[in-house]
Amino acid sequence: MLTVKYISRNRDSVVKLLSVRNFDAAGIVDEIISVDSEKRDLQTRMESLKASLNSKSKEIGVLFRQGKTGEAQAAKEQTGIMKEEIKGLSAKLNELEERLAGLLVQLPNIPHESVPAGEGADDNVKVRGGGEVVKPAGEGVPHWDLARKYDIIDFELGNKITGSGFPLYKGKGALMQRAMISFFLEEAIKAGYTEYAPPLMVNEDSGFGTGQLPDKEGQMYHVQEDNLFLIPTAEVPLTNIFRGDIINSRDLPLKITAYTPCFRREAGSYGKDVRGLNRLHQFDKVEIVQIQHPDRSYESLEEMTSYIESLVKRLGLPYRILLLCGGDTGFAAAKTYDFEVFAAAQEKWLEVSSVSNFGSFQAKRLKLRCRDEGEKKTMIAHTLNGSALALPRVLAAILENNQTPEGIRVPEALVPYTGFEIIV
RNA sequence: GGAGAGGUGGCCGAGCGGUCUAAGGCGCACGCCUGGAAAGCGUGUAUACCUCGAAAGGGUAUCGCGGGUUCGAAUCCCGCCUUCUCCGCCA
Repeated sequence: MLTVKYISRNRDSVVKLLSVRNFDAAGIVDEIISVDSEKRDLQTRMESLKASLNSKSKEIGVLFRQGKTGEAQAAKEQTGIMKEEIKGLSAKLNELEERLAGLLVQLPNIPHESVPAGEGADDNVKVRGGGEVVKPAGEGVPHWDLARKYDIIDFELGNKITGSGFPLYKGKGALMQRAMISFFLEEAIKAGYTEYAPPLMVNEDSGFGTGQLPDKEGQMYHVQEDNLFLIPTAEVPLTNIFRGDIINSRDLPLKITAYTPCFRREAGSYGKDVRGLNRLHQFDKVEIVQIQHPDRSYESLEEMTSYIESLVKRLGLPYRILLLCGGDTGFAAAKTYDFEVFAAAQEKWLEVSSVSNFGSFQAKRLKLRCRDEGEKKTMIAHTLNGSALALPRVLAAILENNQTPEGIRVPEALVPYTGFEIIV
């Protein structure tokens, strides 16, 4: 969420920068500015009225204590009119505040100046890549067939138990999951992240804090009876740990990580894209989160990107890093890099990580602030997060790229965690 | 799920209709004292918003959250959340 102050002071540049997203903000921005000025005008009037009511009340108290009940009664009469007027102003003020809040949540984050304009995936910019994109030995079997052949994932049974998009991992398939989780967590800890095991359901406040609510509740499973949401990513509980906090700048950045299952309703999924592990309703992911000083968040974004790159490299997967264009950058993000690995049999790039700097957008909603040593004023902190990594597509790429006539070769980095080198 | 007791500043803790502008203590910061430190003494120590301003200042709100009563609410009433104790259920 952008602050009204920022919008008012930078009206033209806000509109211009949001156009990088193909978002026409002019109407909303102007309405925000006018509603805000009306609101402040009203607030000033109401507060001065309240001030005189408060002092009048104090006088009445003094009169009563002095036993001058007559005078006190007379003074009480005067307060009636003031109270009515305050009531009216306050109702109007509430209405304006709600309108303002409703307008503010409609504005997406302002993209960083380095974000290219563009409408969709085609306009994303490749930053760099690595690894050899080669056709695997043999016929290049897609991972869903390999999963069946080696009996490590059962999609039909998952379907039977729950529904499509809920695979059942079995034997070495389940172990591969566990190995990846351990590997990713251990690496994150080595990189200075503190591990958490957060709740998998969150309340409305948390959903609002990170930007899933309002409007995007469609992507989350909702437990109606308790009004809780299954997390679509660990980003939600992890970032909300710090909701409402004021952090001493010397303690920044806060670096935290967690493994969690993630649940996504993914309303608009169809076709080949959802075959096998490509897109699921439930999947496992290790997430990294940073809370950073506003002056240093873009350094953190690069640092996180390099860290994620190191993971992909160690898995030996061909990868590319994309800088998302304005149109493809998520609502709450200011700048996002996507990581894709190449799945040799499908001959497709699969997104395995997305790392974003949200700037002050989430922190504003979270009331997450920091304060420099010796300063009185607080600043809105910056939040960042990234997948490190999402498991299913990594597994898909490993299966497809590492297939050999003898079996599936396990990446060396994972062997200490799996205890086997090949899936036969 | 049932019964009872609580939720007050960074922390502990008093207050239970009007000098609450929230006592007192701890912690923290600065100053005095000291060769240096401790102790002692003094001063200060929340957040958001509004207004005017270079700053200082002034105003409003916040005692778990949301409503209500009242000229006036930390204090009274209603709803919710949450913590603890006991009971029930349970991996």
